Amino acid sequence: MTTKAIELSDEARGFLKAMASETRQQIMELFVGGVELTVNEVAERMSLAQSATSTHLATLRDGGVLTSRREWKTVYYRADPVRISKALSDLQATLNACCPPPGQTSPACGCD
Amino acid sequence: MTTKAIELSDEARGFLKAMASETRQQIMELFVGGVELTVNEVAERMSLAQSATSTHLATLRDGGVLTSRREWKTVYYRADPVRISKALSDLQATLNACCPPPGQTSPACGCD
DNA sequence: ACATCATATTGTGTCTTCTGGATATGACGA
DNA sequence: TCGTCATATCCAGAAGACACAATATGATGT
Repeated sequence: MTTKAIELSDEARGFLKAMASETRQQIMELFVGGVELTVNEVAERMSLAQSATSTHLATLRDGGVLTSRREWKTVYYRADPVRISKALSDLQATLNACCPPPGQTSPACGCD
Repeated sequence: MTTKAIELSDEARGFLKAMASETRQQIMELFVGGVELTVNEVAERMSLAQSATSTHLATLRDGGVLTSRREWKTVYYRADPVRISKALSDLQATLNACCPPPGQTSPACGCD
């Protein structure tokens, strides 16, 4: 292929946008270990209103960082390892094409 | 040690914040291949005002994505592979601790 | 000292995002 | 059907980000 992965993939863009907020970064820390949490649990631990929490979780889901599972009334959110890995490797691939770390030569661009 | 790298490093945080803007993502694409660019060059190619460009480049530098080199009057910006790699691997380490991809078992958390 | 060039900073208006209160949806239990 | 529970959506106001014009800084050349 002649074209390089110069532009960020949609996954990477969504990931960056979702993770850009400090509040959402803190929210993500609650999901460490694959824990499942409900909206209300996150709201309580973050001292956030239920509406704000719901919005943030939706943003993180849209950004590919969280998945949601509905069980009767309650919705359980948890981290989405597969899509996170995808976004991260896309990011890494693009940025490596942009500026390979020293010692690593990227044939895709004329960095050297 | 029992506690893990749960919180995002400052490098990772700065990186996310800097790269969250669509405009700055596009700016980064100009630096593909390790190219050095001045503020005015970036402003011209992005059709942005000089002041806005200067601010964006400063944000990217503060976020650890760009470095600047001053030569007489002009300042040359270029990608900073070392710090980018650092931020990315921090990100990856933290998120893997949070939610290891399937097939990869993280002893640090009880995800399974 | 003065004019010039490249960049940084300041000020202002605009637009988006964040947040909480109120309301709507959807599903259960009595 | 009515009341509740959990979540989502709508609607303000407050806070922050982004853009440009104008000005400041800092170094060079005459």
